[in-house]
Formats: sequence, structure tokens, C-alpha cells
Amino acid sequence: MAAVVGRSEGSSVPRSADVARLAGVSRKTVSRVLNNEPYVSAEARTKVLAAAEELGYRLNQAARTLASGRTGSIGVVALGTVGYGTASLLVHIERAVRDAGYALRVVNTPDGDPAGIAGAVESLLEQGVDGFIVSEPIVEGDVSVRVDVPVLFLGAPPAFTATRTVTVGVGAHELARAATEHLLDLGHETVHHLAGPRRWYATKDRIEGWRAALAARGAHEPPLLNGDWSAASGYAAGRALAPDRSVTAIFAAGDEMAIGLIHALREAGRRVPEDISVVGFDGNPVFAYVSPPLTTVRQPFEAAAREGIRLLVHAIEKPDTDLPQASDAPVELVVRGSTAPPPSHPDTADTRTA
Amino acid sequence: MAAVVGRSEGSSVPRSADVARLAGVSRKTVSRVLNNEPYVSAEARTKVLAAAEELGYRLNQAARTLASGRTGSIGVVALGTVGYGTASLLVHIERAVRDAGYALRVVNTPDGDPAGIAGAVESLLEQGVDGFIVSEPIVEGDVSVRVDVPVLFLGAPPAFTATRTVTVGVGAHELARAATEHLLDLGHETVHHLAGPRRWYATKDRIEGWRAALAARGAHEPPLLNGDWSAASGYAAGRALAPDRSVTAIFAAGDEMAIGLIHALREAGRRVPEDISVVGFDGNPVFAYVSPPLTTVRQPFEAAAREGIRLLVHAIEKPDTDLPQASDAPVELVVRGSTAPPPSHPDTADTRTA
DNA sequence: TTGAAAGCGCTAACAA
DNA sequence: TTGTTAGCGCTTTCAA
Repeated sequence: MAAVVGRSEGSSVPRSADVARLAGVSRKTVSRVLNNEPYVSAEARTKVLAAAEELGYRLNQAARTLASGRTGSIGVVALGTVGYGTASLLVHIERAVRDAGYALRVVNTPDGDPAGIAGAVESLLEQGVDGFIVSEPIVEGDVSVRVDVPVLFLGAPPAFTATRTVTVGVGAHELARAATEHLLDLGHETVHHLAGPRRWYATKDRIEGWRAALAARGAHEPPLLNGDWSAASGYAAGRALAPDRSVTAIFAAGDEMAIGLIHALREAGRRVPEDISVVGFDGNPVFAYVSPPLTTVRQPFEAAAREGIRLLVHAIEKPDTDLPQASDAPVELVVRGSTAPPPSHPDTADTRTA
Repeated sequence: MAAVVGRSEGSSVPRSADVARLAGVSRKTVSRVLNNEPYVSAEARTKVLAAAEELGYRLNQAARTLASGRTGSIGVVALGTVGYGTASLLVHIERAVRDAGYALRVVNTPDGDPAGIAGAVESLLEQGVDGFIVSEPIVEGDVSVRVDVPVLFLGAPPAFTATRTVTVGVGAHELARAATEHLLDLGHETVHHLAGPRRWYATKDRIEGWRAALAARGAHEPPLLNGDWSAASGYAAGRALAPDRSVTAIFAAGDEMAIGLIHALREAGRRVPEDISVVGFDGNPVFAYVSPPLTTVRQPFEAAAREGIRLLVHAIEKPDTDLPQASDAPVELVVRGSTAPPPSHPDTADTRTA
């Protein structure tokens, strides 16, 4: 058998050894260049890069991970619901993760129960991630997993303990409060609340903000309604609420529920915003184009994702230093056409909060 | 230094060797059990599983990948837009991938140009995937990457060559055709089309379906309008179209554009559906709760994702056998309140296609 | 500034 | 049915 000199036999995929050979350096030098390590001469760097390019060399991440312990990946466990909010958050997370130089692994856990979350985390850890994000989990019991990487809880408090825990909220409490106050400012005596499903953390958060606003003004707290985020559930709530003439203002925990709510109200002969005002929650821009255009509160998905990933990456890369300060996103109330003064104060025409 | 017997020193993470030792078998047997390979006695299997459980053993995927060549991951390159359609598709992809026993890696390429797609694919390949999905790419020039794993093109034709290529459509052509025919069936002389951005494949597909329907009925083809999928762009198109009294039916390539369109039309004093009928595209359920409820065509996201992943996994796991037959999802027209006979035929009250 | 050797934790091929 | 041996392709010592 003839010796094959100069390169691996066949046309197999190039390895770092092939690059080293072509560049006339050692494999370690190739590794140094590819990892941007110091102590490499400019000349060596140039040669290595040229050789890698010529060969079409592609680094083998699995090998790197095995040798170094770092995976270059960040995972996200989400609920897998299809809504403007969750979709928007995921897109911004992907973007921030990519910008930080990491790859993204996604696992959904539709039920969001502790066992589901634990399983999702387990699979992420097995696949290999340097850290991960738990996005808007459902709170209900303890999640027990052994976690030895930093974890970012986005939009919710820690659901389990980990090496290093970062929490970034989306300001739901303040947003809910602002939405409620907007209605109160318009002159409504009190504000009803159509909340999300009981098990969700996001639901509790908004309820608390709503309560706080009511309490601060000494307004009485009407009974709560729960939907499931869908327009259909908002519609059902609207049918229940419509006959009650004392209802003049409703804060829905999601834009889609608000849309369903308005639809039911109008079908029942109640005008929006003349008889009843409705404000949503999320900020999906499409609802500026329905009748009436929906007044809502905008969730700072992009800011929260960026900020959260920044902190997570810091925790991964500089485990010994303190976490930088998390900055809060500003509260953004979007006043459109679904809110107005109550029928009893027909002339309080222009009170709005920004 | 005293010899440490029976287990690795310290409380470090357990390895397969630790499991083997505790179970009293060889590492290879542990490997067999964990991979569900044949030729393992029930007794050995039980012991290994118990040992793994006791130790809290977590398989190291990087090591497995390096040794076996299989990654257990599937990648998806998407556009990273926030819409009901893309979000819905991604959720169903994640679900199907997980059900097939794979992990999911996500890379977005917001621009969708060949260089962006190539970069996204490159990063996926480097991270390690056994196959990947290119979802609704933008067509415009050639993507040049060396791809040696199967690729699934979802909702679009192959944009580059790979070892094994699978294409699964969402039936956009038929759906667009059905939407247009529904309008024609109602008695409209012709149907205008508000298309998506020119560069998108999805745009072309829908245009062709619309054209086909028009041609089949001998209807004349009005000039095309292009939006960017947003409600705002639909609104702009609506303002442009409203003054033209000959327009009585419009097919919008997306639900959100349809919503914006309707808003502009009404603002301009044209009634929907009495004066102008509008049909959307996607099937977002929330638009059943706006006024008028939107007639639309439902994209079979779940079916397409399931079917596509099934074929992709087949191509990955059984590279030598033929691909099973791809089955088409049924066309689903959702007739709601935004379509009606044209003003000139006030009594053709009930013609609908299913 | 560079290189040689020794693994990272697993599976493949083979032998028993 | 089981175990042994030899890597997978990279990074990490450590020495030069």
C-alpha cells in the first residue's frame, strides 16, 4: 500500500490536522488561531486562515466540547404556545443569543408542569448547553433537577436552584398597573380584570399590578375572570360580563382576549368605548387596525431578551465577577380607541397617561 | 496518595464508567443499554438502569457524537419574523422533532438572502446536526454551501443541493386558488390581489394560485399590489385601492394585511363585505372576533411540519430506502363575514366553496 | 511564540 | 450475550 503524503486519503472532510499540514504549523497553532488565543504570530495566523479557507475546513463542535467542556450553546425552555408575545420573545432571544456568539437549542414543554420543565432541562443539559433560559414558566410545585450551569428566568422568579441564577422581568406588574390606572384616570369607578389561566406566573403578576392600582385609588376590587389567552376565552368572558351594567372598564391580560371580549360586548349591544372601555396587554401592532383600535400596554420583549441574555452570558463567561446591574425597560402604554371616559362622565374627554 | 476505590474521586459528574462499575458490567454494556441495542440480558439492563438512576447519570452527547458521528439534533433555519404563520410553524416543527427523538437547533436569518442562509447553514453544520429544515426561504440567487446531510425545504423548492433533499409544500398554490375561487363564486367579476414582498417564495406561490383561478374563469387580471405582511402595509394598500369603485373583491396574502386593508377601506367609506369583499390567508383564529370576522384560508402548518419531519427523519435514519410518499394536506377555506356577493348581484346570497 | 503528548467520554469493531 | 481495544477531533497541559 502506497503511503499517502501531504493530506488525508480520499476526499473526506478536512480536519484541523489537514489545515495544520497545509499551513505548515502544528495542530495546536491551528487551534490557537481558531480560538483567537494570544501568542500567535501574524504570519502563522494568516497562513492558518488561508489553509482553512482553501480546504473548506469546518470546526467540529462536538470534539471541541468534549475536550474543553464548553458547548457554545444556550438553551431555552418555553411553553410552545403560539401567540404574539411568546413568538416575539423567542425571536429576540434567538437574535441576542446569536449576537453573543452562541447557538440556540429550543425545547418546548407544552404543559409547563414541574415534571415537564425538569424533563426539558434534563434534555438540554444532556445535549450540552453552557446556560439556559426558562421563559415564562408556570409555577406550581418544585422542579427538581441538578443544574450546574447558569440559568436565566425570563418573566418569572426562579423555579429551581442552580449554580447561578439570573432573573429578568418584563415589568408585567408595572404594565398592569399602568393599564389599570389609565382606566381609572379616565374616570371609571373601578376596573374589572380578565386574567390568564391561574397556573401561569404571568397571570399572577398582572393580577397584582391591577390590584395595586385599584388599592392605591381606593377603588373596590370586582371579582376576577380567567381566560386562557385565546380570543375565544375572551369572548366567553365578554358574554358573562355584558349583562352587568355596572361594568364600565375591563383590563384584559392579553390582546387576543381583549379582542374576543370586545366582540362579545358589542354583540350584546354594549358599545366600546362609549359604554365600556377595554385595554389589552402585549402590544401586537395588528390591533391598531381593528375597530375600535385596541388600547394596550406594550411588553418590552426585545429589551428583556437582550438584557437577560447579556446577564446570562456574563454569568457563563465571567462566573467570578458580579452580575452587572439589570436595567428596567420603560412602561409603554399605547392609547388607541378602545378606551374612553365612562358614560356617566361624558365630558371628561381627555385624560391620558403616558 | 491513597488509592480511591470503587468510584471516581470527588463528587464530580458521573461517567458511564461509574455506572458500569456500580452495575458490575462493562462500559460497552452500559452503552448498549442506553442505546437500546439488542443482545443485552434483561438482568444486565435492569442493573444498568438502576445504577444510572442512582448516580443521576447524564449521557454526554458531545462524546457520543464524536464517537458515533450522529448528533441527535435537527436544525432549522428560519426568517425570524414574528407572525402567526411562522410562529405556528416553528412550534409544530419543535414538537415533531422532539417526538422523533431529536433535539432542535434554531438559527434565524432575518435577511433571508443567499449569504445569510449559507451562513446559517454553515453554523448549523458546525454545531452538528443530522439534518435540517429550511423554512420558507427567500429565493434570489444561489446558496453555496457544502451540505452532506439531508435537508427539508418546507414551503419552498430546494435552494441548494444536498445529499438528500426533501420538499414539502403547504399547498399555498391551492389555497390561494381556493380563496380566489370563493370570491369568483360569489359573483365578483374579478379579484384583486395584495401580495407579500416580491422576494419571498411564499409570495410567488400565492400569486400563481390567484392567477390560475382567474385564468380558469376567464377573469381579467388586475394589477398586483405588494405589502410586507404587516397590517400597516395592508392599510396603505387599502388607501390606494379604496377610490377605485371597480374593485369589489380582494384576496390578501396574509391575515394581517387583510385586517389593515379592511380598516383603510372602511375609513374611506367603503363597506366590507357589502361593497368590497376581502379574504385573508393563514387562519389565525383571533380574526374570527373582529368586525367583520375575516374570511380566510387555513394553512396546514401542523400537517406540513409533521409530514416534513417524518420524511426528513426517514432520510436521516434510512438513507438507502426510498422516501415514503408525501401526503398533501386538505385545502381549508374558512368562510366568515368579510366576503359577500358584489353590490351588483345583491341576491346571490349563498354560494360558497368548501 | 510554538509544539508534543495526553486525554475529554463515548461508541465501533472485533474477539471471546 | 459480553468485554476489550482503539480511536472520534479537538483542547489541554507542559516543555521548548
